[in-house]
Amino acid sequence: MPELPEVETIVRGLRRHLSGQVITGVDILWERTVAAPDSRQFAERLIGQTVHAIDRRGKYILFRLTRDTLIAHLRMTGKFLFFAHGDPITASDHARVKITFASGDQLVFQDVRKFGRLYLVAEPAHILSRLGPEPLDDLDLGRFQRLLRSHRRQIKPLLLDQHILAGVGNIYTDEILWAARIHPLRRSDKLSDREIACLFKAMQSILQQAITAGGTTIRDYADSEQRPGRFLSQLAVYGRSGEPCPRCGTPIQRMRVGGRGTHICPQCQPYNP
DNA sequence: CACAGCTCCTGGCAGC
DNA sequence: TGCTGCCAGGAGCTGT
Repeated sequence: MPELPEVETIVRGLRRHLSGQVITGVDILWERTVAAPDSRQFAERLIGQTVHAIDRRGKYILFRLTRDTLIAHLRMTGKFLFFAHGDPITASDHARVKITFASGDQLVFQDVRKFGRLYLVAEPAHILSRLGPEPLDDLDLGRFQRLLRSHRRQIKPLLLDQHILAGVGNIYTDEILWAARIHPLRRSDKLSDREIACLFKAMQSILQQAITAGGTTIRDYADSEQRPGRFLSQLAVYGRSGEPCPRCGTPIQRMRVGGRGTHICPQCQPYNP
């Protein structure tokens, strides 16, 4: 499940390969992957446009083209696979959209579970304006504190809410809360100044470390060159229920918070509302 | 406003 | 071995 560090890693790879390339062909293999406009217009409008830049906003990938912006959300299993001209095309039968460039290079959007979406828009703000701030770029401690205290919600679902904060998903939320020793059900407006400072520091350092490691590969995440992330071994709690807490040795517990699988150390993250 | 539950999807796995 | 059926989850949506 690509989150901010994985998407950032993917964007950096795509940037190296696609900057300056001209789109000459678009092949849509699964219609619903294209969210907007309709698939015929999507393909027609893309052809002839040049990739000028590639950016990230939250978990969205933004391809800045000549006239439009191609926006991609990978959701659970979406991947961009890059094939240089002449490379054997190893994409599986889960390819949903193929984009061909004048160079002969090819970009394949592959997505087993078909949740991923592509949008071609003239004005990206329609999609992006609903996103909260970037945790690594737009926030300081003061703003983060105001953000948490302006809602009365369980801290984990709040951190996962992309309208509040853009880019943090289920894996890193569990890691961040463990690092800050905060129980996922704690109310956001009842955290102390010290706890919020700790949470802020944990969030920035974990996201940054994960980017440095090229993200986390749980099942099948890989970057555009099909390399897995190296952060898995640094996960303290996610996917480790029953294993000892790296800090105190207490077995990691799995629970459900806001409908999501959640991993905590019951010793380090006590729940006292 | 907060939040539970539903939807979309498929591969992987537990259970028999 | 081979089947069934449940589960994972990001985000938008509805209902309470």
